[in-house]
Amino acid sequence: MIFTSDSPLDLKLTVTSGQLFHWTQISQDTFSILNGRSVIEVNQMSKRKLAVSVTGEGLNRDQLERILGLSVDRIRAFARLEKDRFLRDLIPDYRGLTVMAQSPYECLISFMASAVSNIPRIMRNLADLRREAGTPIPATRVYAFPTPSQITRLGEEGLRNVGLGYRSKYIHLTCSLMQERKIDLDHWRSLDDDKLRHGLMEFPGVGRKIAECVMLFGFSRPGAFPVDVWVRRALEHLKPSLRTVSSEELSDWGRRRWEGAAGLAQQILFCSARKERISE
DNA sequence: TTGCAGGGGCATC
DNA sequence: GATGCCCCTGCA
Repeated sequence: MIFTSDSPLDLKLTVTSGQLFHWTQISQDTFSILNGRSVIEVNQMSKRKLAVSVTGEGLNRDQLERILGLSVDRIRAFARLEKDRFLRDLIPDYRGLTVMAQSPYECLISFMASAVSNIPRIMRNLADLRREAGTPIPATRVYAFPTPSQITRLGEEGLRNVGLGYRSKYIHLTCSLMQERKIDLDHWRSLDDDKLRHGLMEFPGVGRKIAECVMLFGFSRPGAFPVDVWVRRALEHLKPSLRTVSSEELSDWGRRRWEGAAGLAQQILFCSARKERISE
């Protein structure tokens, strides 16, 4: 299936930007992305053109557009950010960035695994977790992300053996809770942002930062603004007076400033801070 | 070799 | 609201 975007799209930049953990690079311009029980192989054909094939569970065109982040008005979002004095100089390098969509549950557990870690380690831990506890997806060599009951069965010790460290307790507790109360995060899609954030933060091990990540990458809430050390550094670099502001207040600040483009702004700030390796 | 920071959250004060 | 701890890795 061929997808043509109305604005430039940089597949590699987007996939490697830290928003996704369940992927492998097949070749220079081709990535294999796990999403639920589907394995999506995406090839960048040209600046605005992607070739996509799906194995495992099938996905229709609309679903793929949503997953790949092509169904949002990126032209409008970038137009807004271009006018911002903090972001305008960064935009040219990141015009190809988009925010993809993941399963809310898988996104929640994945970002719980990311706390005080680093991307290579997170990806290794999660790949090991899938292999240890997940179900193989037929006709692929990929294991699906384990369900809450599969993780509960693996147990806290099993999670520790995967290398998840102190995060194991939280992930185990959260999965037990979801099982006990038969929680299906897909049913939370109708909640407004404040109720959704509040609900997510009820899970043990989920604070503001992870809740905002799940809102942005799992629930496609464009106004979510996760603040981690990199985003903080980027913001402090742009506006030194923000140095004394707490991370939660920065999250509110980003949302107020960029509204429906806050999530995209966060991705741009995150990527630029990491690229420049801003250290303080 | 050691020290430290890496996409946090929580209990305790 | 500040501080220490949680657990493990990669890197200087």
